[in-house]
Amino acid sequence: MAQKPSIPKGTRDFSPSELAKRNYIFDTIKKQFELFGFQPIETPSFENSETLLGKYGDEGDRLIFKILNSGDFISKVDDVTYSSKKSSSIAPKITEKALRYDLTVPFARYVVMHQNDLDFPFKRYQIQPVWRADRPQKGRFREFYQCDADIVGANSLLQETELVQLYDTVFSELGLKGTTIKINNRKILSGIAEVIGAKNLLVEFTVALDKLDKIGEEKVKEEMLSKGISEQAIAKASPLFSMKGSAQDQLGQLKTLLSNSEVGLEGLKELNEIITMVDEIGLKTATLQLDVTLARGLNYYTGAIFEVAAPEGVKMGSIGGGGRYDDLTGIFGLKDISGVGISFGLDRIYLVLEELALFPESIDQSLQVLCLNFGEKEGLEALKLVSNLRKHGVKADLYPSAVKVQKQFKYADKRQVPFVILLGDKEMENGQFVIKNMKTGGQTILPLDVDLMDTSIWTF
RNA sequence: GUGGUUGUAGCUCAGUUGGUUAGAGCGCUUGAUUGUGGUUCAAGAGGUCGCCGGUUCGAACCCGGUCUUCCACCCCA
Repeated sequence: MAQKPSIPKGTRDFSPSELAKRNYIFDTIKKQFELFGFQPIETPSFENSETLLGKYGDEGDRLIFKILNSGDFISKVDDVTYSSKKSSSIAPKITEKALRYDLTVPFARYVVMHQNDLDFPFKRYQIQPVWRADRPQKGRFREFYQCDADIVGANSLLQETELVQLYDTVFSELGLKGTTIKINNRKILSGIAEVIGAKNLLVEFTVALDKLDKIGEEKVKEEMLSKGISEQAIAKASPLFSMKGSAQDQLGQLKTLLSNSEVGLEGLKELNEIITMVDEIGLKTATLQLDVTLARGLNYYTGAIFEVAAPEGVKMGSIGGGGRYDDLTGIFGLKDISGVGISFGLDRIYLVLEELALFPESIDQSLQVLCLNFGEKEGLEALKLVSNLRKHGVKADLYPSAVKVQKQFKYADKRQVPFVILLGDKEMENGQFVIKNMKTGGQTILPLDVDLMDTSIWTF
């Protein structure tokens, strides 16, 4: 019995037209990555569980897709564990592999494994799908692409500056004007936690603070209280809730707040340097904005933190994010290697470009010339023409069978082919062919030996 | 993982307190038009009403479950 076909929740098929648009984004990003000196690598779609687990927090672990072992895996679970019926105890015994959750951790693993072959500083880019067992929503899928660029083995803040520039360049190239690159520094957040006496609750503090623009000051304070942060601590941190104005103003305010925190002041200094450098270089269409509430969930960040927001008016989660992580490779045994990187969320960028109608019009043009088929002899002659066009880099095709001309024209129309060539027996006798412009409806007769690359024959 | 929402023709959607044969627009096929598409006209094809079960004389409609969609949380690109 035929079953109704379906695909898993949170996954998608891509049509030729969708893929053309996706590839346009990929190509733009890739081009800039390479212009900025990054080299591509790829890693397997699945890793050993131990490589991934514990790197993204408890919440992250829950969202990792685990792969069931092969063979008779149940029989290898001891009776006590099995009868406990606890997924958390049984899972490690029946799954040893998991699907890639992001590109950063596999990259860290890659750097450690290949440390002797790499030339540091190593700049790599990676464009591959990742998988998360999340509940799908708008702009949230279970399978989606990340486009990452990271630099390892370079401590200079020039890297951060360059990455801001990279964001700006890519979004400008895509015609997406008015993006906001938010920047913060983990050390500032640590400093604040230290100053207010909530050093051991740093993660809780930042996670709550991160929600400020979404749920408001009151709710944030409530959440902090419920997480065990004292009233006095929250009161001390209160200048954060109303921090406004230019980057320099904010930096000034923070300087007062953090005057007793060494880490905090260091974070301020870093932030100031980056902002000054970006200022000096200038951005094309993006705005760099200091946002002290920007935290980001991943706790491996230690320095700068980035997040990119779509232009105002577009309802979409962040379309990119990144930051500096001083000790990511430390987990895998390689100390004192600093990394900094950014990520582009391909699928969300797609949705934003679609919403703002920013894809180039010609992107759907999969075929530039279609040659109609009038029979065996004529078809062969037409194929010669088509071959000649292809040789010159023109996307050309011959309709495969000599069906009714009307049907062939309809096909050309649907494929949005701008030019149609007619080569029937009449034309063959005279050594000519007819070329028709599908947009204007005009057509003209040309000799078969005309120079097809002479652009003047394509304008009528 | 929590709470809600959605599913009817290829697509977008109607469908009366549960009652004969489930509709529209667009699209598709064919013809008007044996060498001219995008316009027009005519005809036609296409649906286990997401799936499983229950209530009922009778279910697209009511109830339960399940899958899917979208949304708010959690978290995140």
